[in-house]
Amino acid sequence: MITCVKCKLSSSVLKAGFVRGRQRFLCKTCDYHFTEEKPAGQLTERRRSQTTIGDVAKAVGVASSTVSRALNGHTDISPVTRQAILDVARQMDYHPNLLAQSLKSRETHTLGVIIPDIERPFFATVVSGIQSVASEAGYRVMICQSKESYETEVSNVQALVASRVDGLLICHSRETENFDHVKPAACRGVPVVHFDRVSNEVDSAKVILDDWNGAFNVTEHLIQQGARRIAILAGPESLLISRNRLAGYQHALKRYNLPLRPEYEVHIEFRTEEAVAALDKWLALPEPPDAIFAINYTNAFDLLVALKKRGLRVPDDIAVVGFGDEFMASMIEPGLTTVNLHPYRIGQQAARLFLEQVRQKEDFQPRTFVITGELVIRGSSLKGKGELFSLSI
Amino acid sequence: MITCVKCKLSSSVLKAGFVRGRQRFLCKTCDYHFTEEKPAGQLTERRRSQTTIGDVAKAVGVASSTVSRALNGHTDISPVTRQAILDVARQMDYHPNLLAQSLKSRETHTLGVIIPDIERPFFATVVSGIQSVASEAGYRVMICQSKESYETEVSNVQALVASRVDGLLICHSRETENFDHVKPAACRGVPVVHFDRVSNEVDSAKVILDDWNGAFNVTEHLIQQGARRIAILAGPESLLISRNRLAGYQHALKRYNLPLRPEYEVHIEFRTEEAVAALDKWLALPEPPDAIFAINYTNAFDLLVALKKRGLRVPDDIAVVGFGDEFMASMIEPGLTTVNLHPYRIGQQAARLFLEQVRQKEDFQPRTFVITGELVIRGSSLKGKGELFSLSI
DNA sequence: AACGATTCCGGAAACGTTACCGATAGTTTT
DNA sequence: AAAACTATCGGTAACGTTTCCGGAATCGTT
Repeated sequence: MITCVKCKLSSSVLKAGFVRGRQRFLCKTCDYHFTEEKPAGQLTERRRSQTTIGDVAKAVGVASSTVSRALNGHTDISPVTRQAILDVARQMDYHPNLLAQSLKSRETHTLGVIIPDIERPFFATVVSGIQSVASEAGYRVMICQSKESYETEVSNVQALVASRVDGLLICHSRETENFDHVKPAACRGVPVVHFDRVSNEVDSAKVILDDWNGAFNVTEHLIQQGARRIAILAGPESLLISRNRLAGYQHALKRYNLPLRPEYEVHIEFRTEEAVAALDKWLALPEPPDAIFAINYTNAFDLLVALKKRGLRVPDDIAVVGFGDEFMASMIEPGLTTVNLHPYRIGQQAARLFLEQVRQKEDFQPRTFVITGELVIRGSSLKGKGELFSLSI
Repeated sequence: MITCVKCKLSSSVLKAGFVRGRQRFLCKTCDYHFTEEKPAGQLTERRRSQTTIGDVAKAVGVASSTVSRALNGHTDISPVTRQAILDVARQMDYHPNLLAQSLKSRETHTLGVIIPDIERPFFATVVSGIQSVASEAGYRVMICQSKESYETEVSNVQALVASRVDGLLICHSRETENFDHVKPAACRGVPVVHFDRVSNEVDSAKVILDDWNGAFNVTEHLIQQGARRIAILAGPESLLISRNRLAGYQHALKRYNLPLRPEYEVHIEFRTEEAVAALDKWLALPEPPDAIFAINYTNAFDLLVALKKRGLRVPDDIAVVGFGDEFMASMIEPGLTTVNLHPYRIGQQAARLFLEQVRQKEDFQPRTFVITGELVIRGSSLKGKGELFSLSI
């Protein structure tokens, strides 16, 4: 027999349909609807929850707002109460719920980082640099990989923004040509810092590396080692870094009155076969190069291997220089002369620019930070024998 | 003249002290306290907030619970209302607040990963594997580096647990000997998956690699190439992987009736100088080795460089094999024979074990997954000339 | 008609925290 | 001793969701 939960009468109770699998009733006298008790097969499934600020408050016998004040070092609290709360909190193993705090404060203390590929040493080191600065400042880091896909990059940005990261540090994918997804409107106010592959379409803080100067320096070094016929293994012409490095190379040649030979400039997509093919083309020339500048470190290794197979000596027959990746360059013999791009510093600087932006808020003026690479000379370019080349200007 | 905010009288208003820099008043007739208006120098600082579910509800003219139902594909809603809400939501650029959702649902859809160092190719690839599976399942990944420090590792665990990650994937630091911080009590119910460097103290899911078999295979390969005097450059005896790889090496020798020579077993801390010193010690022996197994890929490269400098040919004079790091091993000439540890698979498997644990909840039985390395034969061990060695058992 | 079923929607209570503001009791000033 | 002040503390409303559950309208069935 069903009784109304209000008037306790059972006489005027009518059935009133089903809702979510349970019988509903209507008491005519009370004009009140209600449903039958829950099946409650298993006993109430205790909420296996953490101790909250309320639990501590109850234990101490104060209001939760007081506990909050005690925990956050607020002023409006007496030393004795504070200490009592702190003791109980520790004893109850209380830990604040960062989610609730973030919901309230609108800050997650989390940084989103988007890179093409974490497996590339350059980016791994950048991430490491970012993390060193970020964790110092109390920020956690969430990492996404675009895998050089524009679509993935966009969805990464959206996911990070949806997670309410406090900032977005991004290096665009190779595919990316549209930058709407990192504009303020799309990011809903989340500060964005670009590094390495940047976009001038967006008015954001940027950290870039000085490709032009790096390429100039490494080319100049080859010239000073006695090289006169310097070839360059450049990347896709669409890539900004490729254009800049080529320009630096060309400028060095001009500076030292060496001719720019079109047959010495080859653009590839960084594939090994392409690098080897370019080398063979060069070797077949009436005047083969006596030095090669590979703007990508992988291709530099490709060249070293191919040269060895063809019985040519490095650097005596042909010197080789690369760009980036310190570790691997130092591990082989002869060591590969490269430009250290300081990826760790790039990461650190990007994170610092973010922190600056957070602290200055609207006053922040986006600025671009240039990291200059450092020429690291190793065996692959040290001709040694070479007559010293004197500046002829 | 101050008037009471309730009775509008100014006669019975008394001053009543200062609070947080503002004058307080007390109306005697109302017995009501109040403070003077806020300085309000700047106009109310509009809360630069996102559109919420409430905003959409207001715009459509329904309750926020209805909007929630529409957005989440709930049943209790009419198609027309749902569509109207969806349209307005899109138009108002509504995005759900994941923080609020997480607070409610107690799920963050975030995975915490702790590794010693992201710059090491092995770990970078593991992370990549983790991410591939995680993002497929809708999880974001938060990465921390312990930098081989126990303290940092502990604080990383605490930070991730405090962020309410749904799971913790960890590879312990080299220093770690106490594992209390990854026990269920310390992690407050967050599922933990170990990979690579695991602890048997904790009853958790694990992914380990079969060091023993890998070492056995690579040693067997050397024997089959005709090597008879095989030295091993092992790591610290305290390290589990070092002991396992040594055991696999020893077993292979025994299996093929080769003597275990103590002078051929050297333990180092993976430093380059140590590797070179070990090599020189071996070369000075009356019977120097004809093959060396370096259990760490870095040391394998050290050996290659040192051998080259000493005018010895690889593999003809001495064969060299390493362990791990596919990329670099394949880049050099001769290529380095190694065991591919499949770090990507390790990461994938760790993430899968986590997902399994989440889905099965209490029913989950922790289990250990063993990833077997794959022998990748390259030039550094292919003696070629060697008479074929026939199994003599 | 009277009862029952179905459908759809609103209100309110969580989730855990912090900020605001009013309310006391006790202390000092006039 | 009234008036003014200080030091503490409690209550409540947010933050943005989701989940209950009751209310009301509509439709079908005896």
